[in-house]
This record gives sequence, C-alpha cells and structure tokens, in this order.
Amino acid sequence: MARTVDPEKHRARRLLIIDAALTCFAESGYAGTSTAAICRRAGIGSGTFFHYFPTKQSLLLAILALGTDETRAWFAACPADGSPIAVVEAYLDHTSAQMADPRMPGFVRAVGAVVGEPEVDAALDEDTRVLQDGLEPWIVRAQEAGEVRTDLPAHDLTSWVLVVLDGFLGRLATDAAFTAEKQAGTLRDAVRRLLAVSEV
Amino acid sequence: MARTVDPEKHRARRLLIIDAALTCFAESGYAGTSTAAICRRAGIGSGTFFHYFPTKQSLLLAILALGTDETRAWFAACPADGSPIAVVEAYLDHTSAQMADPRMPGFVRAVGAVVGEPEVDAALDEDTRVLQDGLEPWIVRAQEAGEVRTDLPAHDLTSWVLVVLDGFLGRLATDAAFTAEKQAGTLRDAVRRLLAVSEV
DNA sequence: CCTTTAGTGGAGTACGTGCTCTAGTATTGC
DNA sequence: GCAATACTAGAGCACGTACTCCACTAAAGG
Repeated sequence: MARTVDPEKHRARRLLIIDAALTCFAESGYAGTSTAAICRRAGIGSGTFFHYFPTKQSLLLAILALGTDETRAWFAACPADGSPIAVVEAYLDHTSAQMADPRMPGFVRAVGAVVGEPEVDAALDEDTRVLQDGLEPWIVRAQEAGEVRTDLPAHDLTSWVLVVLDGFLGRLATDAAFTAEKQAGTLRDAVRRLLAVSEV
Repeated sequence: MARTVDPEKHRARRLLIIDAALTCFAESGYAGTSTAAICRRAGIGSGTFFHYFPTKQSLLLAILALGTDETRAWFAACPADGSPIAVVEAYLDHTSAQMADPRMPGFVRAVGAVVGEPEVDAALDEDTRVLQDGLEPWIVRAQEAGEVRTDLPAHDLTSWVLVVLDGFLGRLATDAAFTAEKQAGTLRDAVRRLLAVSEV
C-alpha cells in the first residue's frame, strides 16, 4: 500500500495555491476572486484546489493564520534588552519591509473588507489582538522609562500607533507614488512624534 | 398626456434607495450585498430599483459622487481668513462628525476594497484627489506662516495627514471601543504633532 | 371622460459561482 | 509485478446573482 508520498511536495503545492490566491485577492478582492481564477493562476484544476482546501474561505483563513503566526513569532523572538521604543520602531521597519512585496498592501485592504463571515471576523480580530498585545507591553515599558508620554494610557497609544500603521498600509495600496521604501523613514518619524513626551 | 409627476418625489425615492444601500454595503460589503437585499431594505421591488439605477455599480458611483461633492462643497465654503492650520483641524472635526453615523466607517472600508472595476477606481481616485487638492493649499499657507514644519514638502505632509485620517476611519470600523466622539480630540492632537515645527 | 406615460412590482432568465464526482495517473509497499 | 492509495484534472450541478420583461396603477393633459 502507499501512504503519504511526499509531505514536502504537499506543503509546496499548498504554498503555490496560497501564493496564487494572494495575488488574486490583492488584484480583485476576496469576493471578486473566483476559485477558478485562483486555479488558473496556480495552473491547477479545481479538483486539486479542493483537495488542498475544503472551501474558499478556509484558504483565506490559512493565509490569515500565516500572517498572525508571523507576527506572534516576531514578538516572541524580540530581544528583551535595549530601548523599548527601539522595539516599536523595529516593528514598523519590519512591516515596511514586508510591504515591499507590492501585493501585500492590496491584500491587506481586500481582506479588511471581508465582513459578515464570523470565522473570518474572528481571525481578523485575533490578528489585531496579537499585534496589540505584542506592542502594548513595550509602550508600557517606554512610558516607565520616560521615553513616551503618559497623558494617554498605553492601550490608547498602542491603538494610535496601529492607526498610523493601518493608514500607512492603506495609502500604499491606493497611491502608486507612495512606496514603502521611500516613506518608511517618515513612518518612524510620525510614530516618534505621536509618542513623544513633549507637549506640542 | 402626463409628464414628470413630481421631481421631488423622484429625488426622495432615489435617496431612500441610496440610504438603504449605504446600510447594506456597510454591513456586508459591496460584493456581499445583493440588489435583492437593497430592495428588501428599501421596501421596493427590483423593477423599481433598476428604474432609478441602471446597474448596481451605478448606485455605488452615485453614492461616491455624493461624498465627493460634499467634500468639494466644504472646501469651497471654507473661509479664507483665519489660521490655516485651524482649517485643517476644522476638516478633521468635520470628518469626525460625519463618522458619528455608525454606518459610515463600515461603508468607507467596504468601498475601499472594491477594485478592478475601472469606473469605481476612477471615482475613488477623484475622491482622494479632491481631498488632497482641498487640503494642500492650507498646508502650504501654514508652512508660509511658520505654523507647520518645512522639512517635508506640503504634498507629502498632506498625504500623511490623510494617512492618519484613513487609519482613524479604519479603526472606527473595526474596533467597537474606538468611537469618533471619544477619539476626535486625539485625532486633532495626532495631526498637530505630525505637522508641528519642533523637531522631536 | 379617455389617453398617455412615469412609476411600480415581481416573476422570469441567462449566467457565473463554489463545490462535487468520477475517471484516470503517479507513486509507494509488498 | 501488483495492489492500494495519494493526487490530479475537469466536466457537471445546484444555487444565487444582476438584470429584464411585462402587466398594472396613478396621475395629468385634452
């Protein structure tokens, strides 16, 4: 009898589909992308698609989980020493670097608009929760170190860092002249100003 | 023979459909909303719907045009005297006030993800262009008056104000605890810090 | 009054969708 | 070699979609 032929090959093909889907979603949105379009881009039949993912939604959830895991891993691998505000800025740089792939901003925007499907909503909620929970402790430490203003609670400050970050991603998606490489510095500057102790 | 019965009634019914569509789009996204759902919400038959709008897309374009016109009108009615930075902040307040309608953030997010349809893309482009062109002259004046930093060109500064504003709207749509009323003050503060002359 | 027509509703239609089913192939253990 | 099974492709299906068509009403000239 024959069992799993090659788990590595399986994983590779799975990633191939995920990659094709990422491109399609970024180009046409989630609802605007048909499974047939993903199959065409990936060069597979629809039977193969549904062999790897039971539903179109499960594919989206798999991609989202990949991103959430990545965020979790980044904060887990984050060095505990050094200036806390440097960690915040390092994360901003990390995100900017990720957005060098021109599909990413479009994907983020496309996925943010998927609403009404409870499982997707839950996945998106968890994604922002992981990010917020990863960032907030560093803001707290920065406040304790006197590096960051204390007139707003750390939770609110963290939310506002994410506000700027989300706006940044959105602009990347819609404005061709606005690129991650050119604006990464200003992003750091904007967040530094947002968090600065000095009253303006 | 009988001609136009009552143009006012026509306009009112049109707005009724637009209002119903706004609710549906905000709840379920553009692609996720069927014309049948809009008809149900508006309490009309589908024949009536297509009597007022030739396609579903044209309805979306009509809503977008309403918003763009509103923005244009706001800047046209803007007083030329007074501190230029006050105009910028007034616009922020104006937007915050508009977002008091809980459907608006969801609608903005839903519409931002509609991509691939050239006419919609064009309408969205014009919308941001009107906003950018409305705001930028005031940033220029503020720079000339020494109220705003000059280490970045006015165009970039304007873009970054819109980055913060877009991020603000996005957060309103996804975070129930983040409301326009509570955060409007911080929005003003964030933009003030972004534009401030002082190096941080 | 009758005629004309903007306005209205809803059954009907053509089509694209996510997904299933089946037949076939490659690859493994024996 | 042979049997068993992971994998692949694509035709086909049930369904929901945007949109059409037609019968009907109400209101305004003449």
